[in-house]
Amino acid sequence: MSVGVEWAVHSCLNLAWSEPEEAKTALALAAFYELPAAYLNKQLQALTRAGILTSTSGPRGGFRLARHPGAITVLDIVTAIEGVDDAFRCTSILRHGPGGREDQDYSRRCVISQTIRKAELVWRRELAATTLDDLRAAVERQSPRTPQRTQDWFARTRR
Amino acid sequence: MSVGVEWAVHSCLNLAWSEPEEAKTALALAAFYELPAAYLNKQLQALTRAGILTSTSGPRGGFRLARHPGAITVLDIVTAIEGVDDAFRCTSILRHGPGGREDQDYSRRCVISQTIRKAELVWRRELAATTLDDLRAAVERQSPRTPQRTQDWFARTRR
DNA sequence: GTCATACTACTCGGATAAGAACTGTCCGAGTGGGGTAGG
DNA sequence: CCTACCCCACTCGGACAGTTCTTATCCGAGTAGTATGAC
Repeated sequence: MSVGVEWAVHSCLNLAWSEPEEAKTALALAAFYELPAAYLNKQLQALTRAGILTSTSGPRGGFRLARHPGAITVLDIVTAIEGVDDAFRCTSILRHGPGGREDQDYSRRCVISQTIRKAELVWRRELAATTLDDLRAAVERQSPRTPQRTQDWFARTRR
Repeated sequence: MSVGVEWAVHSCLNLAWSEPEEAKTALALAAFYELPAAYLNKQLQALTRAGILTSTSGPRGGFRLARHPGAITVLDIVTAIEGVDDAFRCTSILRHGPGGREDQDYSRRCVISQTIRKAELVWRRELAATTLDDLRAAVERQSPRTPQRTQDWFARTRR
């Protein structure tokens, strides 16, 4: 899995702690964790294409959450960066085995494919069960001062 | 995930259907699904290093299951090919954020890391719940003639 | 006929390349705001 | 003083390299079986 996933979730969380109408630039979001700005920008673009963020160009532009933090799951972010394809690719090798038929869809029928795809399903379900709001609440339980500190940092940095 | 995982599980299943003391060569296992033999050999080497298979060189050599099919899980095979590392790498970017401490282990403390690693845990647990014996039983329920057909094919091919 | 020996074919194992994906960088298109000049 | 226009700095977006991982291939080390010859 790309490191971009980690960056993306952290950045989305930072966006969740700011005023919804105030956009944050890729440069500011990258500086927060000392990340390469141009590359983080690439990840934010992917999030924008996926409809998780909205972007505006020009002065006072940047990225904002496209919807309420409670409506954005960790799975949304992961699939935005990694793509929607399963990690396991069933190439239907049973087709080329003895007694295999070319016209059969072995990715559905193959027991091995079923097993691994079921595992990916529970993985997906687990990630879909956590929203940005859940993450925010969990962080605030652990470090209550994080929201304020984050807002202060961005306020200081913008000038 | 590598395609090698798919090849490895299918090949292990074929080994489970043969006499335990009879070794199968990488060439034969590859020919069964028309796979590139040298590359499949590489995957079988990984399974051998992981202690899932045993290998013997020379004439009448090849690969055999190192233990009973009921004692080999799908997770064993996946980690043998893919490595034991998690797919998600927490690089502890919180360390470089404001208020971050260099000496803290954020991969344990970070809520985001916890969430994604928990998802990987259930994925792992799911794969660990299925053994080669389970797969064999499931296939035989679906296509009862598969074991016989597989054995016949290898018997015909060896000469 | 039996045994020891050398040879040969076979198989794994790791070293070696080609290709793809991830990681990282750079510059151009478009935008909004502010400055400036005219009324 | 107010307004309209123009210029400029700012930001995203996609095009462009460097590096690592996946995919694929090849040849050498070691082994077991077999043929051969001596006893």
